[in-house]
Amino acid sequence: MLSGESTVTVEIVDESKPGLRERKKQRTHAAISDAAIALFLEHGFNQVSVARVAEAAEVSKRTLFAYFPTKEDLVVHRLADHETELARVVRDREPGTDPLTAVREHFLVGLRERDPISGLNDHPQVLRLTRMILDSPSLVARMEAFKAGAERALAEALRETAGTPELTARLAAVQIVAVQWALSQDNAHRMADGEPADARYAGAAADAEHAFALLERGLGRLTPPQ
Amino acid sequence: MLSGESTVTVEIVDESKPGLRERKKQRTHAAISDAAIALFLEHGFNQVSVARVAEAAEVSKRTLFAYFPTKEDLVVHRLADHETELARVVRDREPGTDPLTAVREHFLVGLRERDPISGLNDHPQVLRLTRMILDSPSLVARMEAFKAGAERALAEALRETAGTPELTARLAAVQIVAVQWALSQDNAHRMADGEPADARYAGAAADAEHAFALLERGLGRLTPPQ
DNA sequence: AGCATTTCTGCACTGAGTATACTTTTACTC
DNA sequence: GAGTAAAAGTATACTCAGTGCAGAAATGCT
Repeated sequence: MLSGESTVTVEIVDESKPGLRERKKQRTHAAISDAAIALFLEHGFNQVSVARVAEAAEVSKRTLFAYFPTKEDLVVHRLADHETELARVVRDREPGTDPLTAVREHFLVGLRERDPISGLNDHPQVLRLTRMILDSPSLVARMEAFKAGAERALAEALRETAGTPELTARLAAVQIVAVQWALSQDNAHRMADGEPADARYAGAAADAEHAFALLERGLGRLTPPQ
Repeated sequence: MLSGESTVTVEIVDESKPGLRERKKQRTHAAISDAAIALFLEHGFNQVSVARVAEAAEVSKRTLFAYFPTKEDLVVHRLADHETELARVVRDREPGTDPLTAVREHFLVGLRERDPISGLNDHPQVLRLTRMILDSPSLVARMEAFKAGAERALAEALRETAGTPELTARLAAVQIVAVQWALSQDNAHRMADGEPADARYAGAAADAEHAFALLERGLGRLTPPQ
């Protein structure tokens, strides 16, 4: 606290070679999270109290809340990275590539690789987690908050890297996020209903192409010419 | 309205000549809601406990929860109608009109009439309510749930009245809802920041036109040709 | 008026999250 | 390597949202 100059140094050192304190924190964090996921998967999110999670992780309830601000965070913190994923994809795209193209290609790669975030993954573990989330309203609500965060981040990326005007960037962002989310949701629901990922792949890819074409070329006339 | 006599009659009778029990229920419902809004506006949503609302409404806490399933519902039940508003607009559109056109015209009318739902209303009461909602995360989260409901209803309306295929209907619905919501949000935030509605009207209308054009004709290339 | 049904109430409870005051652990300095 | 400040963890007790239950009151029907 004395030398204000060393403050930065301390943090850098902490990150490059984590001290005992830091390592312990990470272990505790993981222990709590693991205990929570295990219990939630076994008994259901609403059927397990945070007190029980704390007990299983051999930590006081107060400490648990020092690591995770809410019960929902015990689950969704694992998805935190994905909140800025679309923004990252747009920023890191090949020069000259259109942002929408970059996002489409990224999503298609996700499908091909059965990335859980694309919804097209039927590994039992992933499936159980998906079902658990879809079954708990508070977790679903929390996912919506994620969407909002993703929208904000993507809008900023569009403004900064494509020079898209403020309003257009916001509008494009909400549309892109909404569409991609709808695609993932659809896949996830199908997996939860027992459809195998490999059997669904072709359809999922076709749907994605269709969805992105709609984004690019617009809804046009929704009523078929009579 | 039409005369759907037999089965419907019972409900119609109940509504046309409400008995004492029914009238009392409505009065209690209103009393609780009014007390809640008044207290929330004065002290803030999070600063007022449901127990205090129940006390002000001269009702037991248990009864309060019989009328409103959650604390948030004390506020958002007033918006319940708007959840299906877009779906209604699509269903009730002039024959031959494109759904998207109907929605655009409806939104523009909302702006012109300073409909609170369009965000373009700076009446002190509306403004205070808006600020209160925007200031309480749990209420904002609840509004997101509304969006989800609106999406579902709109998708169904598109499928049923425009023959839009399942997936396209869902995708169109999420895009339309997301865009309209973004427009409303933007207006509401400007009002909350003190911008007068009349001064904002022209800009809001232009933004809406731009947004719906984007919806209709697509995002195309977001990067300006270099 | 008498009786069944609905509604309301009081009370005690669970469970999430917070405040406080305290102990332990870690990191750093001399 | 002992001393010490800061960080992390704990125990306890609290607030508040929401529920379960058993009984009291109001209402509608005959």
